[in-house]
Amino acid sequence: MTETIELKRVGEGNLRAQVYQQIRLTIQHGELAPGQKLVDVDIAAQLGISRMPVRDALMQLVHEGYLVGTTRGFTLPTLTATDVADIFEVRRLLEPRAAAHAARTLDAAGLKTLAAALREAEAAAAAGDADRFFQANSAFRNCWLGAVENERLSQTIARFADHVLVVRLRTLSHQPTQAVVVAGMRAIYEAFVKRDAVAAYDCMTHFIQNAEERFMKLSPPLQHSSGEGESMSRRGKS
Amino acid sequence: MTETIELKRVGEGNLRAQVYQQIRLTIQHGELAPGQKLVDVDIAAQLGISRMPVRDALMQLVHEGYLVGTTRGFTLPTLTATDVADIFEVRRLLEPRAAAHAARTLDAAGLKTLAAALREAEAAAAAGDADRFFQANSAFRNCWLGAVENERLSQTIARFADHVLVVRLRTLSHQPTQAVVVAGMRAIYEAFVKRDAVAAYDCMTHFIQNAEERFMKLSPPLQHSSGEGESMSRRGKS
DNA sequence: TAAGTTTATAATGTATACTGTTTTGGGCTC
DNA sequence: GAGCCCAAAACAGTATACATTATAAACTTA
Repeated sequence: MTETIELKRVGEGNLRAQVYQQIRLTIQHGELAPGQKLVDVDIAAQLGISRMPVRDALMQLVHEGYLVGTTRGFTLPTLTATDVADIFEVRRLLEPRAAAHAARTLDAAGLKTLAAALREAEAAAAAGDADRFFQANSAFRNCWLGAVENERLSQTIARFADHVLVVRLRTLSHQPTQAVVVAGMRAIYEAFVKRDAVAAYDCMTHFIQNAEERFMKLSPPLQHSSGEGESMSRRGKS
Repeated sequence: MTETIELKRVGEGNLRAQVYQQIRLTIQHGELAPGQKLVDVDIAAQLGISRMPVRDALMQLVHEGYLVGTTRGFTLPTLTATDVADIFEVRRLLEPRAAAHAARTLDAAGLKTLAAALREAEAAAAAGDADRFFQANSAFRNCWLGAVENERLSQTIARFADHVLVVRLRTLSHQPTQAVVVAGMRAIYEAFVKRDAVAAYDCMTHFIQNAEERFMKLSPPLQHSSGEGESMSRRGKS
């Protein structure tokens, strides 16, 4: 029951920042099981520090939507179909524009990184390695997002993309979906190479639409949460 | 120098939530001077509680972009022209769509509230009362945003709108600007009354564009922060 | 007098202890 | 055996004490 996730400190800034970074990376890598609970005192003991920095980090992750806090530890939020639809609506509005920006600002090094991530994704798809495909996908996105100069835009996108990441691990295991995703990535990449902002905008629009459709098709277990859903409810708040 | 802002506890949830709510409202009402610093221990003493809930609330506000934390207290962020432009780019992408949704979902009570806020804004503009105009403007926005069912969308908008609120207080003091804003509000309101989603979308697009133009025109003191701006930098982070 | 360096201080960062509340599990009763 | 009630544990919330750090002030020196 006590599946201890491995956390080690990374030397950057104060303890809270280090712990925050570590836990977020753990979540982003899909290394945190959906039902698993994080308890501040346990993590603190594991890292050899006090509760407070851990607690601060966990609360920050809750505020950013990465976790939900219950009276018995912190866990991943369980997204309803409505939640996923809401997230994708925001992504549909933001990501095409951001991609258009990236088409202008990506430098040679960035394009090279993107090419590598694309090849990695294709190789993973061919090998049927869902986890590798998942990582390549994240690397691809993080790279072009890093080239977007409007940091508020890129950070908002990154956050919402991360929120569906947990569910996406399931979707990306599906073979036909992988093919569609790879095709989308390649189209976006080529638009970037040509520095064609309009094409990047359109390709990204398509990409997001496809991703959402795949989600909705492959996720029947999620109920639709009509009205007062309890999926994202914080502790005692409205 | 020690301008003690008045804070009183409001009975809702735990101490952190109460303090958070209070400070955020203080900021949203423009009652916090730009240079003024908030110190957790001072606020704690004023409220008769310990530092920790106050500290948690302040840190949450930092994470949400309402404040910046230095080693000598928390203050309002000083936005550069680039910051404002970035915020408005996100708002341009999100708000028209949100307004279109509101046109569908606003009920009679909501429309009544909007009408009241609109009248209040017109009266304040006629009286030349900048502060009253500012409040009416916020009430108007909060009302229609509350009707948007996609809470992630509405909350993201609310947060970014709040970030420019501090600067907006200056802009809204300008008489010609008030006239333009009132006209925009009226157009949006009428689109809402007609339940015309397309019109609401277009009016909101216009409204945001106007707001941004006014900002850029009336804010020469803000430098453009080319490259490594220090305006939004957190403490020791990248 | 101005610039550089040291010291003092004011604030956050971290640790530990205590309190309150919810959940879970066990035992009692019907 | 099933349901209710009570008790104990497990956790977050809060309080207080101590450590650390960056800024500002003071002091020295060219």
